[in-house]
Amino acid sequence: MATEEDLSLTFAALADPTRRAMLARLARGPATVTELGAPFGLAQPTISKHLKVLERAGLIARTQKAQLRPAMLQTAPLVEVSQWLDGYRQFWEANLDQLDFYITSLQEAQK
Amino acid sequence: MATEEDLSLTFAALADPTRRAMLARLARGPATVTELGAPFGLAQPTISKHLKVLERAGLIARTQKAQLRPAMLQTAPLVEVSQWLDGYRQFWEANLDQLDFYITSLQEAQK
DNA sequence: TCGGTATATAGCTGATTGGCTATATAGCTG
DNA sequence: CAGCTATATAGCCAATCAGCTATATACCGA
Repeated sequence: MATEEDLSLTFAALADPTRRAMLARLARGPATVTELGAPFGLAQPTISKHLKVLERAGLIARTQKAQLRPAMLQTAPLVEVSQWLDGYRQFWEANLDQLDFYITSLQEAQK
Repeated sequence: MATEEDLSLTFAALADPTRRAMLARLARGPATVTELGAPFGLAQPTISKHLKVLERAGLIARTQKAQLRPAMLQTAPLVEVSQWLDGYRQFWEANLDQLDFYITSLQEAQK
């Protein structure tokens, strides 16, 4: 089960577009730091910092291969997010949005 | 469709445990600022600030009823998150985790 | 062993964040 | 209208963040 702290770390890691783009890249397979950084005009230490955030959230794992330290996607935290979302899914899947409720009740009241 | 900016705002809003607890409360129905703040030992302006973050992310909508300004859950950003997650779901639903891939390939290599 | 390549760490900066107190605004209610 | 209640705004602070440059570390290959 995800602790609140886990979820906070995961959501915070996902809040940055650069990091989400990195995850998207990793969805196509493992990649090195240099490969991951290439699409962005960012300095190498900045990339390493982003990777550390992703790693701390458990969203990536790293291996060692000579001086390369490829990263690969880890889905456990995404599963936690998905499970967290499940608690709210009912609100949109049945169009039972709070706003819908509100508007409907207003319309009812007018009759 | 969710812009990157939308997703960033949403994930950032969800990264705070106080705000997630507020959403959980709102899942049970609309609530006023005072009601939302009650469970936490936080000052009232702090609660208002959290609500503003949630509102900016589109996760809540507010109405006016005398001096009360109740908030209610808005699920649109959660739907965006869910759709974003869909892009990764294949990686865990079929146990096709990158780590699984890696371990399996190591084991294969040892034979 | 030396030079090059890949990555990490240290340390700086400006912006943002989550908390606070003090104060303003707005709407009831007596 | 006076005072109470609910909420918002302003402004402060310490911590965190995303970026940078400079430098260290680690490994390979000639």
